[in-house]
Amino acid sequence: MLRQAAEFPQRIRATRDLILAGQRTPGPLLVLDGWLGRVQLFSDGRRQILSFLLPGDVIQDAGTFQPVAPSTITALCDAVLCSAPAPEDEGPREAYAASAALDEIYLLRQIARLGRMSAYERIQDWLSEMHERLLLAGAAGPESFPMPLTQEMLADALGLTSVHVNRTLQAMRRDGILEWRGGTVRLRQSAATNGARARPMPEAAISAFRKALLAG
Amino acid sequence: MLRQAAEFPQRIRATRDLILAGQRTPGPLLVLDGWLGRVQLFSDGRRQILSFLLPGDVIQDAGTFQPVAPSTITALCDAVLCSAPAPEDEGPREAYAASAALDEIYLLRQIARLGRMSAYERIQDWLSEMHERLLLAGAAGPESFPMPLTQEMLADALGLTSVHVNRTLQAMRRDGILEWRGGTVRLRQSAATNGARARPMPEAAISAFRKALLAG
DNA sequence: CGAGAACTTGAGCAGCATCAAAGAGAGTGG
DNA sequence: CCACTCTCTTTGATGCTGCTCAAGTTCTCG
Repeated sequence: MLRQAAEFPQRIRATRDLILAGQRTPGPLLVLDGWLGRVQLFSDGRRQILSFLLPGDVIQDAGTFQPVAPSTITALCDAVLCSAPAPEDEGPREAYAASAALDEIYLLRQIARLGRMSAYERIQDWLSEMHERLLLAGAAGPESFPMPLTQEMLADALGLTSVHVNRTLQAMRRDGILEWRGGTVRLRQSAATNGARARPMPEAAISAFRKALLAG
Repeated sequence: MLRQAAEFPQRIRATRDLILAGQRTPGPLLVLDGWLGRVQLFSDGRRQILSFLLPGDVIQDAGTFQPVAPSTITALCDAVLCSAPAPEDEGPREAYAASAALDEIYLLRQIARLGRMSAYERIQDWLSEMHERLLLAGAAGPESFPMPLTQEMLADALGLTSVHVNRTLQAMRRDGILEWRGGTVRLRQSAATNGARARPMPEAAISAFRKALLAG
């Protein structure tokens, strides 16, 4: 089914909105390539990226009930999507539930990150998460992964300014735990580094689904 | 069905954990009284309250799929729960989906709050949200609402220190927009105050469900 | 080669944290 | 009814983290 759906890819250019908050939601979509973000705009210009949608992620909006989209979804770089099979069918239903469960975990992690981590920790933790997720989707190597975002987007996701993100990245490079050149990131886990988190991750149970979904 | 389930209330005392992250989830629960919080603890003692569970809220964990709880749930004050009807039944299914949709909206709002609002704005916005939610649940008056939390809990939810929460609350009192005495809050919406947010709220479509759920 | 976007750098400041200690309630037991 | 204790709130002094403003510098791409 997935292979069939992928026959009709839909392209979207960077900075374009895919879905506007408050609009009726379209059917479920699958991200084939590129990164999108759920975004909240403030009337004074502030912007918060709420979560990321990476290749392999499904856009479904909460249990397929959602009458309207709870947030705007923007393409953070050029991206390719296709429509995903209807959740009514028996097979995919479990997959959708698993995907929703994962999404929730990432939202909770984002809250803990913004609420209780320093800038340095936020960037580290966020890069780790992106790497994990891309690995699950088969879109990253074990040592490095693609990073199509600008430092300003990173700032909008992590509740910082781009200036401070820049300085913090430099500190990480100086500490020898980060390389970021030409859209590719290599992050070393400085062992002592991440003692702060005690993360609940039912990933083992769930990753199987993601892989199946992506096999197509 | 709800009335029947409520025949067997389960009490839990403040500071006790109801569910531990990583544990198997029990069946869905309904909060009858008291406030609970989904909590993330850091190994160095930092704590982040990820979200709140108020009277009328359902604890179901993401589309009823979740194999294990994604976060610890703690009673923030003495609380009363009962088990909720199984989501397999045809009637409640839609109600569960609506509840999950609402939960997601509150998580997204919490992210925007932590990422891009000042301490003053966070407290204002959070108090507004609690008032709205309690109104939906019929657990608040139009002008004021009960607030059983300490300033330190508020700090843990909003990514601040209790000292700074205290000072900010005093500023709000000085500005005449807040009264908080004896566990009751009265918040004046200083019109100019909330221009910053452009919130997506499919509440109209959803509140009906909450009311129905609570009628019992 | 020019122009825009992205990244860097510096100086100065503000918001919020930290540390420490002093009130103010609220419940308990004598 | 009054210590007593515990938790919660309040206050002060001080300093770090991250923001603001402003100006380069490098990169990308047509």
